[in-house]
Formats: sequence, C-alpha cells, structure tokens
Amino acid sequence: MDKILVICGATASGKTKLAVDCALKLNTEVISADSQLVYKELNIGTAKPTAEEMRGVKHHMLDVVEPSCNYSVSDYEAAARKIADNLTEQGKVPIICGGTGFYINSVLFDLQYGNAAADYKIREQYEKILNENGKEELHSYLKKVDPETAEKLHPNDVKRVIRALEIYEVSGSKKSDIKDGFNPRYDYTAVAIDYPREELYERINNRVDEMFERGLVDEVALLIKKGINEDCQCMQAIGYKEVILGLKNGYNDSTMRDIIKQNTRHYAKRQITFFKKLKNIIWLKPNEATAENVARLLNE
RNA sequence: GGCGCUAUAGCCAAGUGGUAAGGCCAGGGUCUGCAAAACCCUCAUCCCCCGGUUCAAAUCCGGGUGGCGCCU
Repeated sequence: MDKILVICGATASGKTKLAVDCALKLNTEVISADSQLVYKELNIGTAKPTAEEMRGVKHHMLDVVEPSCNYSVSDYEAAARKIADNLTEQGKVPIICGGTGFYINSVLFDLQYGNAAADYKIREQYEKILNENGKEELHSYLKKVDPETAEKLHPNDVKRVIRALEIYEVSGSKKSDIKDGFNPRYDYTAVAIDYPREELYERINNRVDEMFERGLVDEVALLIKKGINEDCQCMQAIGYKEVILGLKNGYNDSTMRDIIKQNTRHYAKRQITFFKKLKNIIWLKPNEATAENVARLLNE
C-alpha cells in the first residue's frame, strides 16, 4: 500500500506550519483537507495559508471552486485521490493536511456513501414535508423504509434523516445496508497537535482578533456585494455567517468577534472528538510537532 | 447613620409552603455525498449565614452578612 501522511486536528493548532515543515523535509506537496478552503475568495475568515506561510510548497485543493458553488465530500474525494496518486507516482509521500475529518476519511478509506449521489430535488421535497408536518413525521417515513437507520437517528437530526431517505430513493437500498468497514486505501500515518484545551482556546481567540485586523468584515462585505449571500453553502463557514448576521443587525466588531470565537471553540471541540476516532492517530505535544519527529514516525 | 430593595450553579434566570424550570458556558459524544454543517448526552442532594414557625421552607418570621438604591 502507498504511504500517505495525514496532519489533522483542531483549528488553530498549527497544522499548516507543520505540514510545510514536513513537505520541505520530505520534498513533497500538501493536499488540503478543508471544506472551506476549497472556495475562492474566502481567505481571511478561513485562515487560508498565504504564499508566505506556504514557503514555496505546492498546496492542492485550495481555491478550486467559486463561492457560489456547492461542494461536497464526493467532489473532494475524487479530486484529492487523483492528486495523491499522482504524487505517489512521482515517488513522493502526499501530505494531507486539514481539519475536515469527513474529507480526510473519504480519501483514507474505501467508503461508498450508499452509492447515492445528492439529489437536491429529493431534499427539497423532504424539507417541505419537514416544514409542513414536522420532524416526527419525517422520521416516521424513515421508520417505514429503513427502520434500522431510523432507530439510530434522533428525529431532530433532520439532515441525516433526509439523507437516509435520499439514499433509499436514489439507490433503492437502505443506508443501514452499507457495511463499508473503513478499510484503509493507504498505509497512512496520522498526526495531530494536542494543545492543552485552554491554550488552544487562547490561540483561537488570538486568531480571530487577527482576522478582524486583516479585514474580515471587508472581505465578507465584498462577497455580499458580488451576490454571495447567506444562502450559499460557503457562507455557513464560521466567521462569515456571523459577520453577515452582524452586518444585518448592526453589531459592533467586538460582538461579532465574541460570537466567532465562541463558535470556533465549539468547532475545535467537535474536531477533537472526531479525530479521536481516527485509527492509530498520534497526538503530538506542541513541542514534539517537528518535521524530524513526523518523518521518523512515517518510517516506523 | 436612617429607610427601601435584593441575595438561587462559572454567568443570566424561573420558582413565593410540598421536596430546585429554562438559557448560556463547560465537559462528553454522534458522524458513510450540505461536515467550519447538523444532531445527542451530562452538568445545584440543594437555593448567603444563624435561629424560629410548620408534618413539610429556596419559599413565612426574626437576626446577621454582602450587594444595589434613596435620604441625612
């Protein structure tokens, strides 16, 4: 199996720097695994690596679509794998670096996602039912076609309930029939930087302050001016949705900052929970997060 | 110094005699095509302190202490 290096973990934990350090040492390239960095023009709020931070290392999967686009794991999976395989052919060990665990899983493991593509018409149809008849009603539909999945999903978890329904309608088979088993496609080494919670939260707070100093509000205002509004998928990103709300309601900067900091802290917590599940992940102390250490782990 | 109001978890806060709502924060978790999304779980043996009334008090009474306001 081909080797691959994964650098993941919470937001603001120093992934970018470590990835660049490693890429320079290993003479390879970085494939970003981040659901928001794929969007062009979302730079400040997503903390997209700058040319300076990249230090000449080639980064893939940044700026691949317009802000008006919808993007999903399957798009990512296809593109990222191709790049990874390409690097492998050149004899390089690809570095996947990012905080979107869902995306990382898609390239690391052989997952089928029910073999059912997203169908926005079907989603709309169920959303209508949701709005008219409520969550319980929607959940009861799923109970009829896929009781096992319905049992697992809380009725409030409407997005997953709708997806399960969608899988059934698109493919004719049940979500509960998916038995993928997370078989690795690569011989991967995964590392994450493990900051003490308080320190991580402090880093997050500082980073959000920096974003405002760098002109986050202007960035959002410009996007709005170009017709990118809160209905666009990319505007669900932390930093963007809050500024839109703030602009609408006349919040001052400090209020927006506080909300963004809070949401980012919550996000970081979820990321940590997610990555704890990644098999064989290695949690490095901040002072252990060096290219030398990672290179050694890679060769073990 | 006098008078009035007030005192419930880290924060906001309901409850005014029958055995502590809710929200936030925090922590834990779920995650198979919207994932920086969406969702779930946990979180006061106790209501400032002391004494009293009562079968029963966070809830009533008295005193103390802290806070707030007004007056002199």
